[in-house]
Amino acid sequence: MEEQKKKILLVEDDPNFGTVLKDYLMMNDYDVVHAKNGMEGFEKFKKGDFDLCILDVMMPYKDGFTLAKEIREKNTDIPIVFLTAKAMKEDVLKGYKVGADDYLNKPFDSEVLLMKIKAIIQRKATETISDSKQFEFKIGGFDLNSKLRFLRYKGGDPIKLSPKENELLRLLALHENDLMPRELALTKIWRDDNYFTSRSMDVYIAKLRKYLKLDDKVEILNIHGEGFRLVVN
Amino acid sequence: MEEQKKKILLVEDDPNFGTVLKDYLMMNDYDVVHAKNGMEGFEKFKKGDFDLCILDVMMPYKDGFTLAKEIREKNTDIPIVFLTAKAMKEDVLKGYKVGADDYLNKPFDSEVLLMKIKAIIQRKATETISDSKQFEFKIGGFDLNSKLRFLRYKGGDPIKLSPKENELLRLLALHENDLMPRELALTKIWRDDNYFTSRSMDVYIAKLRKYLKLDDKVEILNIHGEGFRLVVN
DNA sequence: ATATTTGTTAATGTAAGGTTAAAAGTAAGA
DNA sequence: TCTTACTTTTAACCTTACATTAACAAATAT
Repeated sequence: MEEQKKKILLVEDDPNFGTVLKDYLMMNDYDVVHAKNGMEGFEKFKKGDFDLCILDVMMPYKDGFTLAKEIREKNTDIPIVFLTAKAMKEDVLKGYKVGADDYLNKPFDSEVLLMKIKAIIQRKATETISDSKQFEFKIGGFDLNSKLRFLRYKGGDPIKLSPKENELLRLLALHENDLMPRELALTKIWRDDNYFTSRSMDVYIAKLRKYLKLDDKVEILNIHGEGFRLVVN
Repeated sequence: MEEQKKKILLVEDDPNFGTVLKDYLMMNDYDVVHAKNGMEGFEKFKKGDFDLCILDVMMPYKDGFTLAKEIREKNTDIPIVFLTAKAMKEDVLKGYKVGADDYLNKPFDSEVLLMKIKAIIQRKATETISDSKQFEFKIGGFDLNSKLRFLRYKGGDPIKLSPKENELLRLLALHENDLMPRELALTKIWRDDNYFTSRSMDVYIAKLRKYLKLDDKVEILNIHGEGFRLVVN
């Protein structure tokens, strides 16, 4: 399974410093989106699904604190780190008041920043484990537990599913009896829609069909050119 | 309902500074225990049930880092803040490696310290509700006492567990029959998620499996790419 | 009919996990 | 201080799991 890079939103108006910092973070295996001001920062924040925000305090139009407040309204949990040139006590206090997780005075050491980022993201990672998406499905005589990745027929021995099998069956189950568009699975699971990923998906459909043979009331139908349909009679 | 004061362990060898800081914190509604050196700090830590530790780095006999490591062996969750006179980068990095939550260079502003304490304790308050106080488990025919670090099968001779064995088994037990994500163990126990810590974890899984062989109803299953599952049949 | 899409099986390459042993690091006793 | 016992990390090697690609057959659309 592919390692998922952590996503960082960096809002910094100084183009030189911002670019350098972005490159440095990307070199260290983070996925970085760089916004040049508070306004743009908020727009990008709404679109992306970030693990951490790094905000410059002093920016034209919308300063870091204001932006932080807006971000907090949308998301109470996401860690925020402020960058600031001046080491003003009032600023530090203000930062903590809007829920900062940390604070760095420029110029700061890049290794220290890296450590802080790591510490903060790890902290959050341990909290946010039990996010309750939908993990359990009944499909005819089958039970699908997509957190533990197994499929069981009528209380028999569980069939272990590979990550792709699991995700694909889960998507089909979410659309039970309805069309599950090819494109949806490809973009959600394979993150790319091309000839090869499409062939790959067909291979997985074949595998799922083999498993589902146990119950002849359950089948995966193809809708030519559209996608697949998990039907339960 | 009566509001419970948060308990802080302050380890600081400078008697003047230590006393002033202690008084300041107590004035701000914290319950503070002041230890004058690392040794005393560890003794007091074992006795009290603290919400936060503030450790001076430079102390005679036992420095703050060593003390932090000892504290971490007893408790992986408790927040630690370091105080230091010198703003050495190496020290900061070392601090984060032993799992510091924050870092303050003397002289620091007392209001800033207060804010940080507040932020850190609040952070922990949200995560540490259910699992941190659980130290005794029944796992099939086994009893795990993870405070005393031993595992006993059907009242037989206790098997002594090393700190890592113990923490890992405890995490698995907390998630009994459910997924215990690799990432969780690595970040909580090893404080880093990389190739080597991951391999190290596998070694410990092997050790635990050897212990658990005594009861063939208990086993640790792998979920490829996700983590492990302690199952009791 | 013939191009396109889908079905299925097999082959291949890579990543993850299992196991054991050696090396390195620590703690405590002699 | 040296020794010994013990914990943890690093390394090596092996096995298993998975995803992709290829190849070819079958179905479907134009």
